[in-house]
Amino acid sequence: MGVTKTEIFTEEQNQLATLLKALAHPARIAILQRMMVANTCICGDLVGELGLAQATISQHLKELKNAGLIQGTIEGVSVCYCIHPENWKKLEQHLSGFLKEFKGPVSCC
Amino acid sequence: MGVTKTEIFTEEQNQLATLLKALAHPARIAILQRMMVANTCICGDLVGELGLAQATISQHLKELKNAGLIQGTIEGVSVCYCIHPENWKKLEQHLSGFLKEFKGPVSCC
DNA sequence: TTAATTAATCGTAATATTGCAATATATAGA
DNA sequence: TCTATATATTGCAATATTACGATTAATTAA
Repeated sequence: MGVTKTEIFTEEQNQLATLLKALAHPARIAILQRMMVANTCICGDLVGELGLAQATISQHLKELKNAGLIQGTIEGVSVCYCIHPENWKKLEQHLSGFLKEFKGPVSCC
Repeated sequence: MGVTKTEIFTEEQNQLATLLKALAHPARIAILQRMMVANTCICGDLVGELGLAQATISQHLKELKNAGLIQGTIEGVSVCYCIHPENWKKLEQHLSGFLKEFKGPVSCC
């Protein structure tokens, strides 16, 4: 199949899974780190700095954008990308909310 | 292709991506939430509570176990699963370290 | 207008993931 | 031992993901 049965899960579970999936690739992590560390917009320097083809990076950027994690602005002939601040904050909250549900080790295992 | 070029990324980026991939499915999120909320071991009640076949759930449990996120103990005829406390803590640190690299909105976008 | 530059999209090949039925394995109890 | 119960594994079909070359679209500069 290869198709996830989203209908049997809550909206929240599906949303979190979608966000995590967008993050779950080393290239996309590398792209996001670069944007965060640079603390400025990244305009095209990604190609050549990561060892991936232009089409591949464009595809990863699209996925990050679809997930709402980054935003892009056309800057002349190139495009500037940076973290989407509000959504990044939401991601942090959503994720930490999920991780914090764990209340410490249990007795039985 | 469908194969990730792990060799061009850092060990850290690959590790984080692997962990996130293990989390990035609504069924696995649901399983983990159940374990966290129950705050006790889950022994087989998962099948039937989620709307997935036994084989499918077993597969998801295996993935979570491979990622080190849960641990299982044989309890007679059934198996008890719970969150792996140390690794869960590591995940929290790893993830929050990553998310905190973002230093707030930039001027250019 | 034309040429150069940059990024997006298309098409495709290779591989991975999801889900399940069927089967195998392992343990407890009769 | 035999049976029932619980979980793991196998094999398979459908779909998704990753990567890239080729092409297209959009903008700037000449």
